[in-house]
Amino acid sequence: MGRRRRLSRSFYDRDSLVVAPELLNKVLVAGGCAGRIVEVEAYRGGEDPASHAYRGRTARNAVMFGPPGHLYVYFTYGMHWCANAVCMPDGVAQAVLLRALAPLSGLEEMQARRRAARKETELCSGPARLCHALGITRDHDGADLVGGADGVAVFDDGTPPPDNPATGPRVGIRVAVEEPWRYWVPGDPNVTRWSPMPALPRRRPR
DNA sequence: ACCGGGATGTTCT
DNA sequence: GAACATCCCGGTG
Repeated sequence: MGRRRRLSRSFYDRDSLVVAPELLNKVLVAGGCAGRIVEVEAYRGGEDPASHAYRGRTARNAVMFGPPGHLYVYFTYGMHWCANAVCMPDGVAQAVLLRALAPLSGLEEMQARRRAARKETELCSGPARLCHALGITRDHDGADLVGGADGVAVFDDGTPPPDNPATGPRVGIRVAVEEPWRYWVPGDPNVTRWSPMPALPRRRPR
């Protein structure tokens, strides 16, 4: 593969349905580690009932409404962080959720953070897993992926996106399940395979 | 291997 | 108070 080149601001300044498949095989760098993006999902703001931005701007989703090429990081299920690349111009809230990476470098550090992972393919196979492996937290919400000054960036290392990316429904949502806005690299062993359980009612604290 | 249930806390209704 | 763009673990086969 060639030298690593940062993606330009204009790369992100397009519809998330266009950006999502093009992010496949790009390289995410954070926390002293790097991984090749092999699974993503597009979220389309006001037109998309599954998007955090569907009901308008809040403190949590503010970064989604900002300029393209920044990282939107949110906290979910009481313990997990997930990261998105923000798309479209300032004021339009679209983003691409990063769902799985093929680990490239810093594997020892990933394993140290992800003690539960028993195989290399478990290090970054899931949106919360990859954030944990690369040390991405709320501190990275709003980080500039183009400038890279915040220690997070996406690079093109010369590997093109797949000619025929696999597509299918997005994972873990209850609305707009019919939209095939999940994209992945066919056959990659790091792509998520499980289906999450629906959220269960929480028991009363004793 | 597959499956089911529990964990955890922020956000928004 | 309900929902949540999830993951881990222990049970069973």
